[in-house]
Amino acid sequence: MRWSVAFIPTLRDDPADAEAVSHRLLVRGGYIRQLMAGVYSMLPLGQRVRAKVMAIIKEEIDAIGGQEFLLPQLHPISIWEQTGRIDTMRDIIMSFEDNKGGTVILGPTHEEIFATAATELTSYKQLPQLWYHIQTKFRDEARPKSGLLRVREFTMKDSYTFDADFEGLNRQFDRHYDAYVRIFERLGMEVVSVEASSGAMGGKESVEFMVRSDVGEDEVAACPEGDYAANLETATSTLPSVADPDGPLDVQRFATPGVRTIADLVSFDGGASTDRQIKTLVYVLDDVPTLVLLRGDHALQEQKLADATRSVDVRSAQADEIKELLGADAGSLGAVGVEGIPILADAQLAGRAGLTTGANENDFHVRGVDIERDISVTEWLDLRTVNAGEACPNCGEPLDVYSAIEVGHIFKLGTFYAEKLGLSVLDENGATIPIVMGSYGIGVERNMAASIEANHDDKGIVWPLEIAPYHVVITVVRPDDERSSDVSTTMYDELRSAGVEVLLDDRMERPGVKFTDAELIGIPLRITVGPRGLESGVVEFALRRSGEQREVATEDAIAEVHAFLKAAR
RNA sequence: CGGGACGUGGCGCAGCUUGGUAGCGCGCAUCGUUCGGGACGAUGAGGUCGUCGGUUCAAAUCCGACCGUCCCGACCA
Repeated sequence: MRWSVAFIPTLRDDPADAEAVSHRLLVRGGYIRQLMAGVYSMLPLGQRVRAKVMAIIKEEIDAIGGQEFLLPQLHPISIWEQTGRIDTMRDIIMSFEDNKGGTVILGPTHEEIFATAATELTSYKQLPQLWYHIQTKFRDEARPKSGLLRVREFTMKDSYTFDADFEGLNRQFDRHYDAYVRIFERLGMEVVSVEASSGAMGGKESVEFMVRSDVGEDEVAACPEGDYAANLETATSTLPSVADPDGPLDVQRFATPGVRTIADLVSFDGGASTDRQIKTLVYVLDDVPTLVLLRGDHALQEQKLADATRSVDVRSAQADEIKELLGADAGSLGAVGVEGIPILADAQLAGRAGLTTGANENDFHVRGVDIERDISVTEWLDLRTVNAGEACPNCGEPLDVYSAIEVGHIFKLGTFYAEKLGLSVLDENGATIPIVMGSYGIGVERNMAASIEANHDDKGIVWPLEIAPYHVVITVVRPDDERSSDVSTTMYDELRSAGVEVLLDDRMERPGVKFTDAELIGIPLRITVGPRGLESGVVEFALRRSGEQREVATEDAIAEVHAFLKAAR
């Protein structure tokens, strides 16, 4: 493409309020433009990159036996009612009424629809299957942010596997895992795979692929030795045990005027250290008020609470609800003697005694609590949030906690959809067996952005060769110089006919403008053609990633480009 | 959904407190001089100041409602 006729509107100013580097660079480089909150137009450069990302994904999924489909974006609400996910995903589902008065959903994901297609499977002989498509998804996120990293309309490659048993599922899952690792490597990213919460997917086990980044919205707890990595939503650690008891062995009620927080009680005369207190939280789980107990210095992980109780709607109780339930305000709450309300306790409290907690009367606490003797715990669960520095559950090294971008997520769904939608085949004995499903997603545009987060410098984007919108840019220093024009045009034609994706910057701009634009948009190789070099029979190669610059004899330039491309692959 | 901010040529912003001719930088067009790391000069195009309503002789400016966008939090494959 000649730059002088291409539509590549680079900008000198950052978009207002853009936090993520990838967002700034994609906008300034003329890759994308925002249309509305969380909705972006792909400009020609952006679409070239997007197409290449999709091609890589397609190659790798085809390589493990995938068959490409294209399922609709418009779904009847009835299928979503059958699986119940119209409720569990209500907040993000976009829907509208069609002209006949029916409710139509803009698909946020396609488990239901692929499962519907899979109802045509009738025999174990047709299994296993690996089906996928690359399709637009709509999710009405309450707060889109960071450019392409969190949007409301995006493209996803989602694949689905159908097997006769869990062994088959495990094989397909492992193949996807390997394919995903290859995909992210080709996109120029270092990923860690972590165990994750399956959230609203209705699955049993899932693995997320994470790229470390300050603009990521997820948090990962990872062992520096590589022995463990998990989303903070599910992460665990090994904690030293606390020696008990330290206080009185019998329950004693005592006045604590003005004490409202864990910290207040630490400094209160006759109080207790944070690890000898019970923190009592009141949550409403799908409309059921529930007490949640944690060690005083531990924080609740709400996702663990939701997962463990299979709750959809998890919220902390309002002040008036708490008062009505326990007769006291937050700060004086406790579970001693409480009956008739589910009490969920974090496992770190098991076996503890000599503890202090609220007395369910403002300005009073109780000490000497033996949790198993004095509190009717309904269920012991892992509910706490892991902190950086705690010991790796596998090797004991201190864990790192850092933020990361979720670039892929793979799920073992099991038979959830088979049961809801009637997916089954006959086995070799003629018996009806449910189909075991897996699902595997990669967000295309998010991966474009994440790749930039991992591949940029202060001048702009540094694309990996495979997804760069063009491999080479020929910068013509003086397009009005006849020899420069001849040499650059000839080189451009030869490279194009050799299949090299090349951009010819023949704009009548000053050289500095063209150099900075080439660096901003991140083309891997720039060839500078100018009168000064041509005088001595050379052009100049400038490598975007290394910054290396060298002179190449004009007649060797084509061969040198091929050598560069070969080496960079 | 709770809290906060913003909305003025293509982009980034000032003007609003104290109502009276809409301004700056970048970009854009033409001409000239320049031009191997974001040039300079001259001339010029381009804006119903988010929308609707109110107050007023007069509203970008004051008041109200609505819409939109962003930020913090909640939520979220």
